[in-house]
Amino acid sequence: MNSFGSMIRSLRESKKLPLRTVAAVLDIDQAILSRIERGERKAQNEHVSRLAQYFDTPEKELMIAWLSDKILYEIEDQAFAYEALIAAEEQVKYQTLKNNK
Amino acid sequence: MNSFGSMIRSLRESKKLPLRTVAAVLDIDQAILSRIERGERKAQNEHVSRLAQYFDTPEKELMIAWLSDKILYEIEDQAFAYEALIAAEEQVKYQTLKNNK
DNA sequence: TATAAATTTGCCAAAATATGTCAAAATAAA
DNA sequence: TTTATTTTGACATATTTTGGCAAATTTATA
Repeated sequence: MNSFGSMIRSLRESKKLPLRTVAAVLDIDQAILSRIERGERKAQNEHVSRLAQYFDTPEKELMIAWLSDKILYEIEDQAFAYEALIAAEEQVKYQTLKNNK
Repeated sequence: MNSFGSMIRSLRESKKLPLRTVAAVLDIDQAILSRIERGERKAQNEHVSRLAQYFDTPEKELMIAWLSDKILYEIEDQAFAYEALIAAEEQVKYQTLKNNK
């Protein structure tokens, strides 16, 4: 249920790389990368772009997955999660409009 | 830009109550309530329902505003905030379907 | 204006989270 | 079954959150 973790895990596995190698790229312990891939830990913002670079994959996709996981983590088990998302969406839409003026 | 804070501030002001009184209801310092109303602090989950009760206003509305603020706080300044919201929305939709089976 | 009431702010302490390390256990691959 | 890889648990450390308090500021009222 965490899209970012699965994404980077399959990227890693498709290149047959051990955790150790990718963890070194991110400069973190492999134990942490293991947990990130399985959704037990959240990656840091900088990790996302570094991984996109390293795996030569569009940063936008990874970033959206990572952000979306963060959002879901905040609202999980909440009765009005969906309504809150819609409300937040409206705000962002409005903000975007305002900024482009 | 924080809907929850403005909502409870106008609820309080419409009853002409000082921070002190409402803060006592929540069992927190009035300084904290002041910051919550101005969006400098996040209220706790239990505060939302207690305020709904106290002001005799629909909990759902307050809860959505509170949750939505939380979400926006997480994704503010992010380039793909909107896309992430859409992605999260899909997840929630899917989850809801699954749970109702 | 002077006083009182209400609100905001800065600073500190405690609690809660997040983040990282290390080594052993478990699992998978050779 | 040996070796490599991954997962897990137990801790330590750093960071963030949360709240209390008192002083400063603002607002309302006599």
